Amino acid sequence: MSNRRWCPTPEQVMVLEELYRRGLRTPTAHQIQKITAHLSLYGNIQGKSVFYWFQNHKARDRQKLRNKHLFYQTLHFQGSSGMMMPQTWRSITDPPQDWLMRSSYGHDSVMVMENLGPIPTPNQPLQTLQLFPLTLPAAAANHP
Amino acid sequence: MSNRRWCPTPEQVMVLEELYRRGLRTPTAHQIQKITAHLSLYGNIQGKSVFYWFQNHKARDRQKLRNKHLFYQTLHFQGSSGMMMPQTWRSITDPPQDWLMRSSYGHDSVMVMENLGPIPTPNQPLQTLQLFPLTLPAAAANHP
DNA sequence: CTTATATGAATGAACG
DNA sequence: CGTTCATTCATATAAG
Repeated sequence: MSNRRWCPTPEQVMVLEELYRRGLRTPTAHQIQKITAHLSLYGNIQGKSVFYWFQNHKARDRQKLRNKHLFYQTLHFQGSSGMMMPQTWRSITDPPQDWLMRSSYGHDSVMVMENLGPIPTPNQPLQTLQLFPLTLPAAAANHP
Repeated sequence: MSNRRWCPTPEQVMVLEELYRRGLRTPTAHQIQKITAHLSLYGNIQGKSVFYWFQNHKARDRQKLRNKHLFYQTLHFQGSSGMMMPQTWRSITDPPQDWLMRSSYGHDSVMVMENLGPIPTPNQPLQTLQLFPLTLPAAAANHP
């Protein structure tokens, strides 16, 4: 038996579904611990399996709802005269976030964006790591 | 198909992991620039992918460590019952990634202390969900 | 056995 | 930075 994947027993699934039915969606680490401990009575299980189970269950619930809404919207779209903008689109007209990044440490924040220019490089000796000797400046030595 | 998401090539992953292994955690904009330039040799990639890669890798490393600590706390906390031996934990070699999950929400904090003894019944709300009355602390009250 | 589906696992992207 | 969401990959199981 390849142990690459957790195979939940029916009892385990029933317990998890009951918890989900009662409103649990994103259990804390503590809750996951306890759930895992209990489910261990019915078979081998790891905490991460509980974590993934809730993640997946919630995500697929949402997905089902999304598809259902899309379906109704499609129906409505056929019968209406007005054009409908796809509401589920996240990116097209909406700049997601300027994924701005800062320099390595808390002080000295250099906000830059994609396709950046030269950037005068404030203080970091980053000539290392330059097209791969793959050497790091001081990160390997220590961290603040 | 949808190119909404960066699909890293094995070479790209190897390079990124090597950099991480050498201690790089939060690359500067300049470093990201150079890394991106190099990784472009192996496939399309944007700077923000490199940025996110390090963010995620670091975060999940820390999650793993945090949960490890939490696990040991729990062993001490649950004390003498001897339940839940680390069969989930074998070695640092085999498991692809030991489990990850969130740690705190609201007031159910983690309290990463070094060594705490038996803890004579703290008034934490983590007593809920304890071997199944299956009661949920506050999950039933919300509706996301 | 082959194909289709359900779902565990993983991770890129982004939020608060 | 920790957390959360969406999408994808991988595989156990069901259907044909």
